[in-house]
Amino acid sequence: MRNKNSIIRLSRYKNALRRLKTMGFGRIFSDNLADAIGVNSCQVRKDFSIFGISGNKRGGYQIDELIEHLNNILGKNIIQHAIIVGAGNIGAALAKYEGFEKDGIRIDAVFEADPLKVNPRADIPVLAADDMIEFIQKNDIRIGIIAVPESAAQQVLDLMVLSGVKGILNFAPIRLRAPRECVVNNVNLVLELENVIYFSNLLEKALEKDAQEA
Amino acid sequence: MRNKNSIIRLSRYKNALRRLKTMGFGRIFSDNLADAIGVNSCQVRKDFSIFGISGNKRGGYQIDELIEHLNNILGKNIIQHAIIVGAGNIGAALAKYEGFEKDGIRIDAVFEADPLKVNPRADIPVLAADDMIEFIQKNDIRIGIIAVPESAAQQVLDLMVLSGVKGILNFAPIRLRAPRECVVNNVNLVLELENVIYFSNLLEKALEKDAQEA
DNA sequence: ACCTTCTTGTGATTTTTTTCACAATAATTA
DNA sequence: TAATTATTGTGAAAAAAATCACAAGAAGGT
Ligand SMILES: NC(=O)c1ccc[n+]([C@@H]2O[C@H](COP(=O)([O-])OP(=O)(O)OC[C@H]3O[C@@H](n4cnc5c(N)ncnc54)[C@H](O)[C@@H]3O)[C@@H](O)[C@H]2O)c1
Ligand SMILES: NC(=O)c1ccc[n+]([C@@H]2O[C@H](COP(=O)([O-])OP(=O)(O)OC[C@H]3O[C@@H](n4cnc5c(N)ncnc54)[C@H](O)[C@@H]3O)[C@@H](O)[C@H]2O)c1
Repeated sequence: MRNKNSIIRLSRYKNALRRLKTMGFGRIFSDNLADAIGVNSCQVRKDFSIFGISGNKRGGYQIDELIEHLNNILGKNIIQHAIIVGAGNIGAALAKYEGFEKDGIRIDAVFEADPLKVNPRADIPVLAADDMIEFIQKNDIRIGIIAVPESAAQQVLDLMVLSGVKGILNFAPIRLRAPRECVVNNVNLVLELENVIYFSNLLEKALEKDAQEA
Repeated sequence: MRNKNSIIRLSRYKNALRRLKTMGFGRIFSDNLADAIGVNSCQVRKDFSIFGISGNKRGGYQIDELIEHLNNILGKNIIQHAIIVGAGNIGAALAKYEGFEKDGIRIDAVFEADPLKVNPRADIPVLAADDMIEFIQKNDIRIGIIAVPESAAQQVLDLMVLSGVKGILNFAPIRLRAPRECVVNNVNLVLELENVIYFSNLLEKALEKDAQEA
């Protein structure tokens, strides 16, 4: 698919714009915005161009309009409902995170296999894993977050898909198989750290070499 | 930089290989490995080619050799030491995660500004934020994980860099400025979810259209 | 020993993404 | 009102990434 990377940048722009807005800006130019998320200004303009967002020549972009427009594109003009499966370390941390709600994503419930962890009275209710299918169907949930051990992840995905979930964010460090009609995005924190390790080593070597040559 | 994406795939290969090994495989072909991480087989061979990894024509790759080789490239032949800053929801979840240790990454300590959360006796000690600089320097820590609120993140980064940290994984949803000699990798979970939302909406629309046309 | 089959390794090609570069035009100044 | 300046919007160019395609070589069969 074309322009896959643009989408993630649109979210970044939106983020930065909100911050810029609270800082008192009302309008913004492509180069400020570029700077805020660490790309160059024609990237910003190109991204906007692709999605039909336009500004004013010499006047930049109206922040409010821009955020509105971005939310529309990203499907965030309405609140998105999601569930988490697995009330362990990461699942519980995500459930407590207020950043999702701020961004129009509501976590409606957490599902957990261990009866000791079930707690329907919690702020975000922790329900029995067996009730997941029904809950998804009744509440028309489209988005699921997988925070169970590797060994249970595929099974959870299958149940989610069966119940009608269309998009999944998976924290288990394993590739899950999903049918074509369900999007899966993987977050693998070990991988992210390994990446940091590799590039910091590489950089260090490069800088040492530079120093020798100078 | 060239071949940036290859690196993250190398980590994925390593992951998959470990799994394949526990499943009893001793050798592996490029297409199995490709399948395991969801790319196509020439991508695997190309990645290996770039980093000088070679196998046997018609014999595939020896898994043990391959893992060893990948660890060398990724700088994972020795244990990597890291710290976490911020013992909140996400920081605490990361500290408890055993996946890092399994992958040769040791979390030596967590640093926290709130005295009530400090606990030097914990499995992974939670120390006072003020002791961070000294700890990093004494223990020659190169890798840091930022799990503090947005408002404190830049300051924490600056202190880390000052103390000698060369690579940072940042969970705060904000772009941090770092000097050239320090690598920063951002994990933004809201962004990841928004991406899922966007693409699942897109896919649904596309499928509806297909259905109408058919 | 020779043929067949399978799989690697990589140059060539294609596709995707990013960056350049500049015409178009709106705001500002003189 | 005309000249100047700043900024957008986008085709063209460059760079990066993924895929193709096939020669070369090993393993196994006959
Ligand atoms: N904790 C982290 O920081 C971290 C980091 C990266 C990746 N991960 C990954 O996230 C996943 C969860 O990690 P964790 O540390 O939270 O583990 P955890 O063991 O603390 O939590 C997993 C939870 O899932 C529950 N569970 C198991 N099977 C279930 C099922 N079928 N339905 C519902 N609930 C079920 C368990 O009872 C448990 O409460 C793992 O795959 C792990 O590799 C975790
Ligand atoms: N919890 C999540 O699931 C989640 C998800 C995505 C992103 N994040 C991001 O991760 C960061 C932490 O989130 P959280 O939910 O864990 O928040 P939290 O408030 O639970 O934890 C933050 C911790 O950092 C500590 N702290 C503050 N300033 C500090 C400093 N200068 N030095 C050391 N410690 C300091 C606080 O005392 C607190 O314990 C935030 O930036 C958040 O946006 C969290």
